[in-house]
Amino acid sequence: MFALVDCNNFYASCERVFNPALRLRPVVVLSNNDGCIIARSEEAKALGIQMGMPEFKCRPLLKKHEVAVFSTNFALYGDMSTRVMMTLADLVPEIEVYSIDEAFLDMTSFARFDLTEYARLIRRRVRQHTGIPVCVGMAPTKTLAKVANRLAKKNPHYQGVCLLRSNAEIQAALERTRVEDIWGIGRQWSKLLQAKRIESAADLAVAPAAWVRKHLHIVGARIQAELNGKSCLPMELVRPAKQSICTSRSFGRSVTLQEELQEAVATFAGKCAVKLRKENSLASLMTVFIATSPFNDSSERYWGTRTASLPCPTNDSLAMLKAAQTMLDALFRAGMSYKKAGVIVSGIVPKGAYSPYSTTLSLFAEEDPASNEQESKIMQVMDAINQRYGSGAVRLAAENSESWKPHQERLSARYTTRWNDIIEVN
DNA sequence: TCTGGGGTCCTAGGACCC
DNA sequence: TCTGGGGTCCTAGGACCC
Repeated sequence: MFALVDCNNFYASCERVFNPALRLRPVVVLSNNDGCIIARSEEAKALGIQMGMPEFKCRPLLKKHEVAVFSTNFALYGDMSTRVMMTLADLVPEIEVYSIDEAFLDMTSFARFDLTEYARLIRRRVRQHTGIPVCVGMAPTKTLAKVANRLAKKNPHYQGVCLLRSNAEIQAALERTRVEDIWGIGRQWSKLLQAKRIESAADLAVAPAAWVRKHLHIVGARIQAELNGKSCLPMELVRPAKQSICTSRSFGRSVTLQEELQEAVATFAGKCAVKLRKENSLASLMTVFIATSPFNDSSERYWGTRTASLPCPTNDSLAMLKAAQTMLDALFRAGMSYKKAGVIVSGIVPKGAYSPYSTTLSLFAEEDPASNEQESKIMQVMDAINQRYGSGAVRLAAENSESWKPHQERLSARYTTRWNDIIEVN
């Protein structure tokens, strides 16, 4: 038996926890650069504000209804997420943190309890410890637990907890779920299914298995099996190491100068290096991309990307920055108005697995592997200082965000991670 | 004028190995 | 005249997730 705990309107709820006056107002949270709506309170949804809508397009509506609008405050949401997950882990030891606002719990060993009662306790406890409202869906497979959670969210009479156990309960739930609302069925597959008159989850459950396997591949076949109560997706208690790490941003204004782009790309490479070190991993490949606005006329559009292998697997900021600069030089085209850039690292190996003596060395690497030792110590010191005094306390000189800094005009305080932010509020 | 960021998995085809 | 079987790795493209 799986439970899926999902926070309600997570980002909007985080803003409300520290600003109780917002409980009476619709709340929305914007994407980076204050671009699109990415979270809405129930009241905001009721006003017809769509997910992913550009903010400038619904500005009149936001104003008319005095909607509270926030820039994305990832420091706050990330920390609140950790608190929610810690509370859950105290109540159910087998937990898979699935996303920033969701976790699967293995309820198998709770079979002798009243599951619905226990789920209510989970809700109360999370609310009490963090202020975040959650819903709980429970069923014999992860996909069905997702279905159950959705029902708990949509129908107030469940009071936030929906358990699907008997065949009759499961069948009724499947009939009330459209294919596009099933976990793993996106836009394209919905279209395909609807063309085949497969409209509800109940329809998909009984669709010809060979057809599903052929058109929706192994992924779709698993979804179908899960809808039929056959569990194919086990709990993943340990998060696997990341296979790729990406840092990218849209710019607050158009950037035309190569030097400004260099500062942006250096900053992203530096951030990728920090993320790699946090994972205790090394990257062997790096991709750099720069892009104009996709909304430009095609004559003014450019999407440049380049991938190169690093001289040897590394998480050293200096080495990564150097590689990124070289790639940017090859990509840069003068006369374009750039709106976005990013750095992606891949070919990731755990740090312990790599040693210059056990791995093939680059024929062309300029440095002797022994010199990496010292650089690695510099990075350790940098990370320690930034940990203690806040990220950005020390950085490489090439990292600079003055020219391209994204808009963040409605940022709330980092209530749970920065003393200074709280002092300013009071 | 203004339009997000960060991931995963699967498939198919080509190049290569013994 | 007859010309196999079993693999891996890489890439691009397409789908999906939050």
